[in-house]
Amino acid sequence: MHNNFFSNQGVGDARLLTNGHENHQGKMHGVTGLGHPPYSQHAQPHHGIEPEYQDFIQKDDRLCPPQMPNYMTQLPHCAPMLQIQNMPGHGFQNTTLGPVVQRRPTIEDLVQYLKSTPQPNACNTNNCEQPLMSSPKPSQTPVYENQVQYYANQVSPHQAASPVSMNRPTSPQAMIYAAQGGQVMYPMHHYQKPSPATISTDGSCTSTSTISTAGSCTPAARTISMDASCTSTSTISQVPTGRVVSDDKDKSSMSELEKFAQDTKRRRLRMGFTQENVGDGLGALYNNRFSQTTVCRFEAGQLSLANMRKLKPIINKWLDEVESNAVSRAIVNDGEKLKIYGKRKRRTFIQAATKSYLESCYEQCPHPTKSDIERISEKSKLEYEVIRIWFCNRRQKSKKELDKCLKEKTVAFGNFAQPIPAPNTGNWAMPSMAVPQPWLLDMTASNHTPYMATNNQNGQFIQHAMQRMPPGYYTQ
DNA sequence: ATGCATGAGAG
DNA sequence: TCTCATGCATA
Repeated sequence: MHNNFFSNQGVGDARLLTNGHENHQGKMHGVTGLGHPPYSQHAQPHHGIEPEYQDFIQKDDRLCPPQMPNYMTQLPHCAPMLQIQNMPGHGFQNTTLGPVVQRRPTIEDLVQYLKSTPQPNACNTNNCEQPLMSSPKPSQTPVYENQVQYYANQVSPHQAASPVSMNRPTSPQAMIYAAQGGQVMYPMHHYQKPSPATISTDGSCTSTSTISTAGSCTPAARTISMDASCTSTSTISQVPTGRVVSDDKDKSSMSELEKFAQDTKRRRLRMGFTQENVGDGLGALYNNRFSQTTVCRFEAGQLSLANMRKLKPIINKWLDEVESNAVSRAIVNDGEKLKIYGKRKRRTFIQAATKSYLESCYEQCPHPTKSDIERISEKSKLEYEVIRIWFCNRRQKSKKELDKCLKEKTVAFGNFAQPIPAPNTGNWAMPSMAVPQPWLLDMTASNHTPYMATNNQNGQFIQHAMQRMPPGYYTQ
């Protein structure tokens, strides 16, 4: 919607982050008008929310004014994300409008950012290395796909090692910073050496390492290299099973995978096979059956990167086989007998109205607590488990959207090492910044005082929220 | 093609 | 408990 989504311009105005969000019904909801005074006590109507849910939302509005980013403020259990310390020269600063309330960026934020900002493709040098800059400066450097991806993997507070995200390479702040175009540099020990298997030696990228030492700057600092063409074409000789960590396996970039996926479809159709046939065929030949769903998602590039990488060699092998062997081609359907039918809960039909309500809840808080789910369950007249699963699936959907977005927007992938989260020390250590994660807090607990926004200076505001954090949440 | 559901693995 | 890979059922 706007290119300054995460830019300095307008930062500090948290409202920018919520305007214009469109739900899946195509209706606008939760739009917070810029004309309203900050932290108004008046509940705003929620357009796009069905009448039966209006009072519920409005009631929550009293606790969490709509001017705040709505998904963290409109429910009392969603405590505000506070900006404790600004990133030097960047990030989010206070304005005269009142305390800055910064929420932790979600996958949706990243998606929106990536959609709103064209990212240049760039490999400035022949050896896939970026020049090291002496100080972090915003520039037109591309988003580092694997950093964003890495962040995406870190989004769940339940997956994080600590409930506090420090301002370090993997923090949301660093991600946004990178997304803004800043060169993100970290101490050497933040990088793992790429394993030999990850080194690409294709013609366009002669470098044997994707991490380079920069001579002109602090020796300890290194920069991430990137190059769209610097992707390995190695394939897996062995069919992987189970989870695949994107390491030592197929290193195809998203664009390569997408190309292969489209190719798969072409090859399949040329032989007159259905997606089901492919799945069955994998079962027949390799005792490794997949459903039509999975084949479909593969062809559409709707699986996770790791998942795509995992399936690529298997499917490739099968295609090669059936293309060259009439006998193999003939036994495709034998794989069908490998189908496993278990007793399965009848699929719940969720009404459109309820869905839009759930969407609004998700927008407010993607990780509802137990009591949240109970509440939502009660309100929506759906089982607890149905709600829980719905949120799980919704999160998965978001991740897929992010993957898709990254696929379109970013450059080289996977050929450089992942940042290691800790320790964050040394010359290039990022300043620490405590970032409460609102959905960790169960503000519906009996001993909590309902969150009330204030117009005071941020000190009071922050303290108010900080008091809610368990000991050890804040470090300096 | 996609929504709800399952189960394995990890924290 | 969550995520992730996966699939039945259905739009």
